[in-house]
Amino acid sequence: MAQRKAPDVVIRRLPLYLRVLEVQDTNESPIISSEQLAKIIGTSSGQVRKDLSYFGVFGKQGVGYQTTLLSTELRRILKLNQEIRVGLIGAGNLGAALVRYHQKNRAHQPLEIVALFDIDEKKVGRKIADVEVFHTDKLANAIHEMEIKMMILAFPAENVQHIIDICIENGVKSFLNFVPASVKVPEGVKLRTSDVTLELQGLAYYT
Amino acid sequence: MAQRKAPDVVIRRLPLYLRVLEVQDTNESPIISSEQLAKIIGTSSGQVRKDLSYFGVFGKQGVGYQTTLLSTELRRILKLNQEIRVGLIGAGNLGAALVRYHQKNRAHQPLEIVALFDIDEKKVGRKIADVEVFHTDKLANAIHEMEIKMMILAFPAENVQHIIDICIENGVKSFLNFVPASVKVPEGVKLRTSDVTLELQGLAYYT
DNA sequence: TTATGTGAAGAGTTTCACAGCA
DNA sequence: TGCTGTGAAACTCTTCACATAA
Repeated sequence: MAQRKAPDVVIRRLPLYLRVLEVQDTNESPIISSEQLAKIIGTSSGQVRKDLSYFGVFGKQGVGYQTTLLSTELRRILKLNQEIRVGLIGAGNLGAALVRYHQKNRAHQPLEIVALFDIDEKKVGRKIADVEVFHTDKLANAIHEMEIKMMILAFPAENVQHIIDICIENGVKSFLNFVPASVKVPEGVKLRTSDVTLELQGLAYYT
Repeated sequence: MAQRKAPDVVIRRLPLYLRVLEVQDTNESPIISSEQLAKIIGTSSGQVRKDLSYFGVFGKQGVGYQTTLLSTELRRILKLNQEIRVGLIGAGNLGAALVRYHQKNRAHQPLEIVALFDIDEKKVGRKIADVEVFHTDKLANAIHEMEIKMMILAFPAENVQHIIDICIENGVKSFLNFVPASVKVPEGVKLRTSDVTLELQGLAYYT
């Protein structure tokens, strides 16, 4: 099945596999089986193998997967073998927490947050966790110049669609959206929304 | 199809519908059609109707849905018509940002964050956005006494499973997890994970 | 003998299209 | 006439089970 177009659900699980592999001590366990991997993340060995089969053949029958080799392959598939320049709009509570968290975490390499944006003049020019805050007016230019390909949205829910449109016009290809509003992106652009309010309300059902 | 068990994907969309309804001015648009609702959130009218049909009959044929009535029904279905007591473990950057965000947002009613927990003695006794910080040692007791049914996890990735187990033993029914680690919950308990690292890595694929 | 890779079956979800009611 | 409610069809995703290779 190698090289058929992988569905989004599969793409979402790859980082999970990657994390398991990179936490493994490669000296102690240079080889891992789909069964071991599955157990750690709480899925089935069949699913692990099926997921990987979308991208090629990485294991040895009767043996398993070489951990370092598989993690290298996963990084290549996910395009995490090259620097990806990320911007973040909204230098408030959440925005600041996200940058700090990001900078602390080695697992985020090679995703690099290169600029923050805010409409508050008082914040412009400051640095948070070594990343400079620019005025949102400069968004279009900055995206171009810094070659920002991914944008994190963490500002209050006004004007979201307009801001997103500017980003897309200037070459942003994917968004991680924390803004609680319904927004649209065209074909070829990916948007994932993480809305705490909606998640909590959904969880209430199971209370 | 009314009263058949609704799948989780459907439950997840209900808060989305609810938000649209509650943003509507009920004087200007006392009635809304599945088509209008669908357009706003970017789905199909068929899906809206199908989703609602799991829970009963709420519309009038040839007319549409009465907005106030439908939002009341959705709140009832989601159990958002009664106070739900929520705890939050981890009073760091992210935890603090989450509480502040939560308190600011009227849409969060009747979900009430009643306690924060942290292992840092220096934080214990303080208040963040009017919510007191307790020591994590007191977790079991506090859950019992305050009748906490939902827990937000926002602490560094150590001991997560152990903490979750304590919560479950004491009656917590659902978790919103921001901890980047693989964890398991038994049947009957709901866990949703929001892992920024995994989301960003997954988005890289579309860059 | 062991664990992968993968068609085929099964389960779950979305879309379709139309009967039926206001 | 207009829009809901809903079976049935279409599609997507997961599980199964086995041929195959180390």
